[in-house]
This record gives sequence, C-alpha cells and structure tokens, in this order.
Amino acid sequence: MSGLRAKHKADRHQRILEASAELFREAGYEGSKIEAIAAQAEVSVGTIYNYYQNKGDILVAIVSMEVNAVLRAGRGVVANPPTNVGDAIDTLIGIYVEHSLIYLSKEMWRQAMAISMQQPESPFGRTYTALDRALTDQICALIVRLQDLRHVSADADGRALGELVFNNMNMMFIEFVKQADATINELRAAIRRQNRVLLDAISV
Amino acid sequence: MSGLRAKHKADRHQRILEASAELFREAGYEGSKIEAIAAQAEVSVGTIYNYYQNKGDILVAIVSMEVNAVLRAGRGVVANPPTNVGDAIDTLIGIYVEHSLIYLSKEMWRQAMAISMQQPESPFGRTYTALDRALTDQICALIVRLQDLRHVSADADGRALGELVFNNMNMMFIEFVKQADATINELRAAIRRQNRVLLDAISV
DNA sequence: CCGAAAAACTGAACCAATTCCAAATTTGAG
DNA sequence: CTCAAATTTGGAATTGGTTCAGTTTTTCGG
Repeated sequence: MSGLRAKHKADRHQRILEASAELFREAGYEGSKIEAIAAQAEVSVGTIYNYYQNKGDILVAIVSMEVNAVLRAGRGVVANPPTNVGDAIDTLIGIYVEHSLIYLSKEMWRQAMAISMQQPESPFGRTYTALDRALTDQICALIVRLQDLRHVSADADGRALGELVFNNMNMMFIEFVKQADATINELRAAIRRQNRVLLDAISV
Repeated sequence: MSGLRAKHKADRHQRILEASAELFREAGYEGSKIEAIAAQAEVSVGTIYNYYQNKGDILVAIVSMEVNAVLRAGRGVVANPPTNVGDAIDTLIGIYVEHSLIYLSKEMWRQAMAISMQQPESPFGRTYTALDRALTDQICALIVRLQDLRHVSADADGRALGELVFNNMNMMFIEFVKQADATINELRAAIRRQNRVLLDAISV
C-alpha cells in the first residue's frame, strides 16, 4: 500500500477517533449515534465500519490509549518503589485510579467493560482482557521487585499476591464506576483498608 | 387484585420465565428473539413487556433464582464450618462455583454481568448488585463465625478480609465465564492458590 | 497518460428490540 | 347479568446498530 492511500487511512482513523472521543464525553456512549460520529468525522457510516468492527471497537481504542498511558506511568513506581510495602502498592494503585477519569467517564468505563464481557472473543474483548492482564503483571512485577529489595518476604507467592491485589482493586473499581456518586478518595480508602489485611502477611 | 387475576398473572410470569430459560440455554441469550420467547410462552410480545421491562430483566430473574439457591446452600456452611480455615472458605466457594453452570450457561452469566454494568440504576442492575452484596456478606459472616470459633485471629479485619476473598473470587469467575474452555476445577485451584496467601495472615 | 483491478466509500436497506395503540377479552362488583 | 376496569393482543411504527450492493477513488503496469 503506498502513499496517498496510507495517508487517507491514517487521517480517517484519527478523525473517527477524535469525533468519537468528543461525542462520547459530551453525549455519552449510548447517546452518541453512529450517524452523528460519521457526520462529525466527515465520513459515511459505512466507512466507520471499514475501520472498526463495531461501535464498541471504537471505545476500546480510546480505553486502550488510556490504559497504556497508565501502564507507562506505573513503570516508574516498579523501577523505584517506596520502601514501605503498603506505600508502594498504594502508590501504584493511586496512579491507576487517579488517572481513570481524566479522559474517560464512568459511563465509558462501564460500557467498555460490558462489551468486553459480552464479546470476549472479539478483537475488542481480547484487547481489553490483555490490558487487564498487563495491569496484573505490573502489580506482580512490583511485588517481585519488593521481594528482591527484601521488603517482602521471599517465600510469599508473589504471583498469587499480585493477582489478589489486582482482582480486588478491579472489582472495587467496577463498583466505583457503577455508583454515580462514589469518589476516587473513597475508593482508595476502601482499597487501602482491604490491602492492610494482606500487608501483615507479607511484610518483612 | 383477587383470585383468578392474580393466578393468571403468576402463571404468565412462570410461563415467560420457563420459556426464556429454555430458549436461552438452547439458542443463547442473543440468539433468543423476543418473538420466539413470546411464541414459546404462548403470550404476545406486548405482554412480555407488561411483565418485564426488557429482555435483560428476564435474564436477571433467572440469575436471581440461581444465586438465591446458592445463598441458601451457603448458609449451612456458615452455620457449621469446617474447622480448618482454608477448608471452610474453599467449601463455601465450592458451593458457589459448582452450582454456577447448572442452570445458567457461561454466556448467560456474561450477559447478565454486562447488563448490570450498563444499567446499574435499573431494577436489573440494582438486583444484581444486591446479589453480589449478599454473597460478600455471606463470606464475611463465615469469617466472623470462624473468629468466634477461634479459628481466625480475632484482631483481623473480618469485613475487609471477606471483601477481599469475594472480590478475588468474583473477578476470577468473570475471567472463567469469558474463557470458553476454562473448567471449574481450574478455577477452584487458582482461587485456592490465591487464598493461601491470605491464610497465613489470619490462621490462629 | 490510460485503463483495468484493487481498495475504499457510500447510503439505503435490514434486523431485532422496544414502544405504541386501538380493538378484543377477561375479571370482579353490584 | 351487565358494566366498568384491567389486561391482553397483535400489528404497525420507531429506533439505532450493522450489512451490503453499487459507485468512486487510488494504484500501477504498459
């Protein structure tokens, strides 16, 4: 594929993405009709379906960008964690949840999760699952790092621990986006309390 | 409202529910058209919408019955738990997951969860959230019971611990229903491994 | 520069859930 | 038995995501 065609393709991808992101935030995911996205992006409805399998696919592209940004930010913590185990985990989780509503609304998160559940085998579903997996891996990496630094007992099952921490956080996050009036601070406090149970088991 | 009318109402509710359960299992949730349900239940489409707000509402009614059955079964374990803490939790979780696919398919679970996420404020969403809550409470009750019996240290945060166990199990269950080829035994083994981390922290 | 062939675009048609409505039926009270 | 209220019926209209057949654009060998 050469010049012009590739350029058009990139342009249109971008236009569709920008139009969608804008509309999703303004009118919500359900409130954004495909026709409206098409009009805003100055392409036809059919073209959108050339670029994305379905409406949900557009959403996942946006969610992916967000989660990848968070994963990058998390790397710093893993490389250089606070020496206190509780603080280390809390810092990483803080990065995740504090960023969560900057580009995405609660409704967008809910829709994204719902679609990944309905269609786990679709490209969308796979991508979303892969993102969850990457977050889990990052938490596990942090714990292994803390074990290397002798802040966590070496005979703890790092993988299991990381999964436990991630799964709990993720479930709490799900409840958070389901409740319109829940705040990020409440969420973090609740997770902190839950994690405290674990810390006793593993701190050196 | 007296006799006959109430009876008919109950009959129709029942017929719609049975027809739906059968079709959902045979053809899947998405594959079951409302018209087909109506035909099977021998009522008109309009009548279905008299009894249930939407298709998802029917599904939650079925899921509710299932979860309530599981909650009843769980009460026995809470009343009379195995003395070993790991066994106690494992037994309760065993009841939950072993029953999960008897009346519901993985697809039905996925749809139910997805809908509860998309519409957390709808009657459906509220009911589903309440069921999750009831399961959490039951796990917490088990742990408090074990504390009373001196099998779990009295100064552990029972509520936080129960939430952690439930949230982890629930997340693992979500992954389980997303993967077509995941087995219940694999699921239980994975959860057992994760819970082991916790047991060290709290066993007396 | 020309004329296929491939790729991409378009928007009207399709499908299934949901809503709406007027007519028919059933029920319960008097 | 009769009437009024409640409920059911089924078909038409609506809605919004998705598909598809036909058209336009882009590419590329000669």
